Amino acid sequence: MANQLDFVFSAMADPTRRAVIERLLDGPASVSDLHGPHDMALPSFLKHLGKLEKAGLVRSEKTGRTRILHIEAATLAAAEDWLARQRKLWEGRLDRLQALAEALERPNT
Amino acid sequence: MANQLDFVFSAMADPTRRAVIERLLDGPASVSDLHGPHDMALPSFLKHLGKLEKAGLVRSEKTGRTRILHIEAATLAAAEDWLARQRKLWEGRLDRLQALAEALERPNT
DNA sequence: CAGTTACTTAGCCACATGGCTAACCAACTC
DNA sequence: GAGTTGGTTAGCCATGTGGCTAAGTAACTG
Repeated sequence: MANQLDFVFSAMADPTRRAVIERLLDGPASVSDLHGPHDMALPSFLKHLGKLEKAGLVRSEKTGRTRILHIEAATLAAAEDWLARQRKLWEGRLDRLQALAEALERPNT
Repeated sequence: MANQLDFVFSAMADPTRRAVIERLLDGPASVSDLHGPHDMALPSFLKHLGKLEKAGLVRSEKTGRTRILHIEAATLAAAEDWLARQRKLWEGRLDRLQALAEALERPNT
C-alpha cells in the first residue's frame, strides 16, 4: 500500500507531529493536553492532528466539546516493517560481500 | 537531531524515492540505471535523488560523465531506531495495562 | 570532429505545507 | 443566561513539492 506509506512517513516528517505520537503512546489525550507544550496557534496545531489522522497514525473521538486522540500503533508498526525489510536487504548484501571476500582470500587449491 | 529526521522521513514519503532506496540497498547504481524503471523526465527524477542526498540517505560521486549513487544505510537505521523506540514505549504501556488488569482481577485478600 | 550519451540548470505549474489571525459554534459552569 | 472553555472553519502567507519542457555542458565513441 504505497500511498499509505507516503502519508505515514510524511506525517512523521515534522517534529511537532512526532512529539504528538510519542505523547499518545503513553495514553490517550485531549486536543488541549496535546497542544499545551507547543507554542503555536491552535488551528495550526489542529492541522497537524488532522494530518496524523489522515495517515492513520491516530484516531479521534469527540465527547461533548472535548476531542480525545488515541494512537494507532499498528500504523507505526507498518512503517517500522518497511524499514526492517530494508535493513534485511542491506544485511543480506553485507553477507554476500563477506562471503565473496572470504572466497577471494582462499585461492583455488 | 530532529531536523535530520524531518528530512529522512520526508524523503521516504514518496514511492519513487523508496524504490530508489530499495534498489541501492542491492548495490551502487548510476543515475541512468536508477532512472530507467521510472516513467518520468530525468530532471524530475534528479530532484528526487537530490532530496535523498540532502536527507543523508544516499551519497553520490561523479566519475567522468557518470554519477554513481550509494546507499547510506546508517541513516536508514536512524529512522528505524526512532520507530523501534516508539514501539518500546507502546509495549511498555501494554505491559502496564496488563499488570493493572491482573491486579484488578485479584481483589485484596 | 560530429554525433551520441549522461547529466545539469532554469523556469514553469498546481497543489501541499507549516505557520498566522479572525470569526464562529458547541459544551460547560455558575 | 452570561461568561468561559474547547474546538472548528475560513482565509492568508511564503515556501516546498512532484511533475513538466527547454536548453545547456561535459564526457564518450567511431
